[in-house]
Amino acid sequence: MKIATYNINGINGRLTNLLRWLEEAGPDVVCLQELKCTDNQFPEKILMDFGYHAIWQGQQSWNGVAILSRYGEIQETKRGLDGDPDDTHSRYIEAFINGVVIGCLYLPNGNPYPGPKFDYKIKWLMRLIAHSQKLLTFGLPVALIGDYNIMPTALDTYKPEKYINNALFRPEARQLWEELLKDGWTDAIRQLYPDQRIYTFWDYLREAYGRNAGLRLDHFLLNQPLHERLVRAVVDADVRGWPHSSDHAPVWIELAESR
DNA sequence: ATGCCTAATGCAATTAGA
Repeated sequence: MKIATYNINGINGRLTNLLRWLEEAGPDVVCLQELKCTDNQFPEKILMDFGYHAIWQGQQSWNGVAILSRYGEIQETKRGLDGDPDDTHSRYIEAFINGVVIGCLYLPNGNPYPGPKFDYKIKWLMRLIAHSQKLLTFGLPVALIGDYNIMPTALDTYKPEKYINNALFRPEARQLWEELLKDGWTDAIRQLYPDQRIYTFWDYLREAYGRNAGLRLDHFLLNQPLHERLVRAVVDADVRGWPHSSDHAPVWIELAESR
């Protein structure tokens, strides 16, 4: 089972890239973030023609998350996180697919720090943790996948000193990430590559991709039953070099089928 | 401190991204 995450940065503006990558990579499940489209604008038909069922939570101009699946109709289990009835951002959608609970998330960026956006990020992360603890009690395989907008350690950025006061690298966010790991979640990429510099995002500015001035922001957190099935983890970094690419690259993991 | 780039909105310039 091949599960991917891809911050597409505008699904309609980059549909050609998305379809090309879907054909070349052939993932079974895809978590998408930053759709930047309303529910009506989501390209459901085209994706169906390419063999993918979809569920999505759109929003005008910003945010927006979706899950694509080649396993047929998708059983949605949740949309949005509990804990803030005034939260209007489309950032979380969850489904039960092929025996796995898959949460697709787009964590708030949180810049500038300090400020209300950073406070929103931290609160959102605490709401995610509360929900993740509930998921752990079910005894099912669970993956929390998406753009976390967190660099967990100095290994996850080309220049840590530049990011000291950046919301992506602030201790407040990284400590909450550590709390997730303490609860029993495994960072799939770091599990397989503990010492390597691996990036999933390269800024559009100053030829960041050409200089490999990247950040690791897109993560797979796996609970114990799923962690045992982890076979591979790959960043399709070349996709970031395609014309009109998103500033993120697709990332995917391969899971052994359950016995 | 700002621009460098890109998208959406909407048709100029702003907001947001990370």
